[in-house]
Amino acid sequence: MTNNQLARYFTRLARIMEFHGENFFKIKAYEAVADVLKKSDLDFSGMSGEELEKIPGVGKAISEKIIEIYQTGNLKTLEKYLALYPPGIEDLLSIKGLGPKKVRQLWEELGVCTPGELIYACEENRLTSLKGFGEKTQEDIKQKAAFFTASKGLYLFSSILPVAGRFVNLLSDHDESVLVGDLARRLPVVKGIELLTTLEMEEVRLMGRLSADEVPEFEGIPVFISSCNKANFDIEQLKLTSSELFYSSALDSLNNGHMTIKDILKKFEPYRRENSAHIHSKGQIYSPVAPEDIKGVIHVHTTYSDGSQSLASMAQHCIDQGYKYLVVTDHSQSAIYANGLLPDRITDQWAEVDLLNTTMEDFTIFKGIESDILSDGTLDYSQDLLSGFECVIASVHSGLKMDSDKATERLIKAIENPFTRILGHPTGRLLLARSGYSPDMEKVLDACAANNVAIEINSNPWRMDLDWIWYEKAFHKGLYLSINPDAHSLSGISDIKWGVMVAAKANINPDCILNKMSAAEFKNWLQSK
DNA sequence: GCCGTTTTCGGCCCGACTGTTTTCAGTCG
Repeated sequence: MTNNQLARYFTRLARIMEFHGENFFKIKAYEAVADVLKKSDLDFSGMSGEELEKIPGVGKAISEKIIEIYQTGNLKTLEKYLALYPPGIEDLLSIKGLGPKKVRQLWEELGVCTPGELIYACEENRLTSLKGFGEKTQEDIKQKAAFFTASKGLYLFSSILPVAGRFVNLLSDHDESVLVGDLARRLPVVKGIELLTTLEMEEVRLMGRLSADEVPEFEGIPVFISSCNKANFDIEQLKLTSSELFYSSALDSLNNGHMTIKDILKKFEPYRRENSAHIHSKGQIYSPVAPEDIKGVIHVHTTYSDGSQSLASMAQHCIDQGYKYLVVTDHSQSAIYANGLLPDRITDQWAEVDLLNTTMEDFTIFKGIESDILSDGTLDYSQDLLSGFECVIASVHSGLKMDSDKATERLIKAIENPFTRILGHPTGRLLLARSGYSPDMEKVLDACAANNVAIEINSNPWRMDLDWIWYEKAFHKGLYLSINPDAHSLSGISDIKWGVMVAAKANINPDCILNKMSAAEFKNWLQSK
């Protein structure tokens, strides 16, 4: 069980207890501990109650619950609360924009128990009859409920890839089995494990230890199996791992005799089977950026704001991992929920950075900040204070309900701020949770190019913001792309690998990856503006 | 439910935003 999975019990417990109307601070305690568990790098399995109680936010009651979860895979308190309400209530509560009060109203006054019923009730215009609900609220809820329904049964790429690896290992003696579909293409959200095989369905079931459901499962993840004979294996593989565009271009090339199918499969890895242009053009095909190319860790949070680790231990971990520099970017003052830095605490952090920099050999910490982009596009500190940072990442965190024009204007204003060096997670999306907003990316990238601002490839699996499709455009506009972990813990730093994997989808020169630079080169770049 | 202590109780983050109101409730980050 991962710490995230462990934390989820407490998040769910907090949510259903809030709906039940339990004591506010009890709920806060569960929410707080979920946050601690998620960000922790410790392995809690097998810890004694005494050891667990040393963790901040964990007392006697919660330590017992953690042990219960590990021992039984269950949490009785959670089951008790869930049993009081229709099963769909939990789904309703996890729809963004719907809190406990509204869900209770919908349930008690309209009898709505599931997201599907909710969408229907919106279409019937029934929400507007409730006190406190208007047309805008109804439309907003309808959209978010639809997003929730569409996301249900989908998984993050990062959570499925390790499972798929274990599954394929079980079939490893049979090289006529291969992963296909969205997972093979490294799309950030996938429907499960997709397999192409020359084996019989029953053989796969047996060897892969699959459940006997209609859609079989491996470790709880749905497995979609396509079978074919050996003669068709290559062409089927190409078809099931390519975008429509790539596949039709590949067929053209095959028909023209320009390439054989073996050539195509060899030359284009599944994650590169996206753009038709590459097959046709005589232009350069770049080798993908590799994990070991990344020299610096940019965009990291510490205990100064909402990270779980001190600046010193984050730096030490980067050193241990072979990185050469770190750009610490805690939250800015508006992010009160995340303990954002007030001016006096910035001074404290700078002093610590200076001190640490004198003690570490061949490693540099740069003074950065993740400054909120406020609704009007200004950054979160005075220009005077901003000028003291070596690297300002500007990101949006709130006010994401904006039309495209306003969002574009807001981002461009932030990009034009003379102290902005990197634009962080531009859409603000959280995969499977909220869609974020839709600025005109073409214009945003142009503004970055005009202002010597790099663009972030946010590698947090929940964000993966921007979509890979924009990397190539950014590259051709001459931008630097920065593969950033947005880490809040030691293990969060390893999220860089997801960014690297997705960046490889685009045909870009790895030299445009900002943190491929050495510390000295990076420092020069910072000072180039 | 946790934590710190003026140590076994009392306090616990709060401002912005939105859409609904006509002064505020709900939700979010």
